[in-house]
Amino acid sequence: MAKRDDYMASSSGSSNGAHKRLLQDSSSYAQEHAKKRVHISTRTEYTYAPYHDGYQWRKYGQKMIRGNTYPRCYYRCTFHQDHGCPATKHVEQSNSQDPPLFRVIYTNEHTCSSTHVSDYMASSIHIQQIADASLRKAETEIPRLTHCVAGDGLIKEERDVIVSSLTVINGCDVAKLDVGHEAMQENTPVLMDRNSSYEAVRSVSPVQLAASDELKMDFVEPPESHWFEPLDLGWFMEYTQTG
DNA sequence: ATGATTTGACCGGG
DNA sequence: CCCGGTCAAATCAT
Repeated sequence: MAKRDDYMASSSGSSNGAHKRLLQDSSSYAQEHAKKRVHISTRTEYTYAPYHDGYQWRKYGQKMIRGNTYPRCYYRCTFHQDHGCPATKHVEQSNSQDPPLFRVIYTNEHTCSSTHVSDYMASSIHIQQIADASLRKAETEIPRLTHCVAGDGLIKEERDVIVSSLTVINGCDVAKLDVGHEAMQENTPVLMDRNSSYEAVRSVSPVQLAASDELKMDFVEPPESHWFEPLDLGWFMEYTQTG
């Protein structure tokens, strides 16, 4: 990958002069409501998987916030233009743990109900993340085993076994679902590879916690044992029972 | 070719 | 004027 600073340094100068503000008529939903002092619904969540919440988001900005260690990323609903969906969210890493915890601030509800993926898809995404996390943990903690016994093919096979096992445990057997099959195949999540962004690779846990304003930086993390027993499914079952 | 991301510039509130 | 939020051209990814 080319260094971004290099090409930005050579290309940023030309376009700036022609920068014009043409959007007076399409000022943002949130801003308009803020002026009118209409209540804007926001909610904050802490999660290890900030990029897989069942909706499709499009990033439109990133900013370092004063006092923060990590940048804040700005997303809006992919269907903001098509359907005028006002939903947005901000994502920022809130600690340096492994895996890192993210704070997600949601603003406005989705009006594009058709874009929410099915419960099956949400579960499927989580399950595959869990499988990947388990294998990564296994690789780092018992490298001898994965090096000597398993080639890439076997790793993939192992992952498939984990996925199918979790799917059954979660009651998400495809055969039982009343979901359009073609749509499901189109949207089948792809296994994250080494090209994925840092955040996407690291955000692997299904643990999702609603956060009150008081929590903020004093958030208490889940027991570490969740991360040191990669193939112990007890924690996952516990999660699915409550979710 | 098309859609998504990156990133410096721009805007407006405090 | 500072800073958070947003824009949009350039660039990347598929």
